[in-house]
Amino acid sequence: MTQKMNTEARREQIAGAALKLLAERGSEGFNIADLAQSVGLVPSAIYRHFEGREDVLDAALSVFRDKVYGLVEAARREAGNPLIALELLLTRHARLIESGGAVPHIMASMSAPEGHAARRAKTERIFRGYVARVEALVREGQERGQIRSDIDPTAAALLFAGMIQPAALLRHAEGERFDITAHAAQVWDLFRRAVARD
Amino acid sequence: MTQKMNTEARREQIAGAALKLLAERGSEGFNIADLAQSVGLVPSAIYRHFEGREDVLDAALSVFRDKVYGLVEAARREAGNPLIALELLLTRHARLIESGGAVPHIMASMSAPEGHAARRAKTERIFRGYVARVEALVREGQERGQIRSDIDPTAAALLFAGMIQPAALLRHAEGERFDITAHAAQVWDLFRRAVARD
DNA sequence: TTATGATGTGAATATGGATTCACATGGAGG
DNA sequence: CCTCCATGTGAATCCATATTCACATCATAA
Repeated sequence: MTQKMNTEARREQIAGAALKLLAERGSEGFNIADLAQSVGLVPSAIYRHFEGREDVLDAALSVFRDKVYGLVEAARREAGNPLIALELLLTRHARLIESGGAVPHIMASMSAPEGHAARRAKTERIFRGYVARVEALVREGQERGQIRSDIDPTAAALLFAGMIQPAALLRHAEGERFDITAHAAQVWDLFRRAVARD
Repeated sequence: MTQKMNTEARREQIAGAALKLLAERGSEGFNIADLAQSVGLVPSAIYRHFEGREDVLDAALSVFRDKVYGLVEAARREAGNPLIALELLLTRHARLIESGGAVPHIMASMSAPEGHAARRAKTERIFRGYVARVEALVREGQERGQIRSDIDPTAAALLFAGMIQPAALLRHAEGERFDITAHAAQVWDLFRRAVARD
């Protein structure tokens, strides 16, 4: 029998594994059997730790949220100023996608109008939170005079949020041939030119 | 009994209805029963015109492709120059989203790594085709001197493609409160500043 | 007008996946 | 060292959908 673990540790392990599967296959392709297998359990065992499928997805979303918000905060902390923070953030998103983290896929897949209303609502909340954080960076950039002040921070934040999304799609389609990191650098130039003061 | 139709007309009708459902609910929520109902048929009747679910989705994708490509071509045709064409295209995307056309959702939902490989491949092909068309507009803009020539057309096209996507998400989350058209105008300003020659 | 094949129907059937349940077992506290 | 409960297991069961099938009916063309 698989080693027993206390439920808290198991929950985390399972939620993490679920997020990984979600990134690989989207919510449609996500199923309990594969999830169980990926943590070395039998399907029914999942129900010792979660109410059901939706509960698992909810937990995975929480992990996702912490990861993404953490990315923003780390970028802000490590960069000397908001503009650099944004650039750093973009780079890291790119790297994440490259390594299979598939952030955009998760957002898209989970927020699609299909699933449980609660799940969708949570995804949207997460997205709004993300945008709000980027927006805060933009505002700070404006206060410091790095970013033009006639720009609507929300618009800029949404533009930023959209920068890697299509690239992730292409990356998926073209595989290794498409260099996301290089692409990120190029769109960053564009973004910078759009928002930077002079 | 529901009025009989020859299969070609029925196929088109069904494919169109399928696309609409897809836009509303994503591929996960899409099912034959609802599709049949939406065209006033009984589920089994669908199989008179399609091999099965995947075949329906494939047909819906074709409709989608024609619609989207048509949008690009119409914009190019109606606008005097490539830059205006891009602006027009953006505006129309916004309007489409506003009226429930949910382009980004369809792309995301259909291309998610979940489904049938063939379906995914087709979605990606469609996306690449779209990007290629936008890219062509960018190149033309460069030739005419409207767009800076040191810009990578692919990067610009992908940036463009990503401009409305996040907005669609927000729109979904915040409902009517979020004005996509206004947002489109603002990101357009940003995009223009990023790519336009001086 | 009628015969015929294409379309539509409702009732099975098939299938995949989630969920439940009775039972097994290991590990932490006594 | 024992006990007992949380955790793990495998075999049902349930359920939602896709799909099939035998039968009904309409459209049309000779």
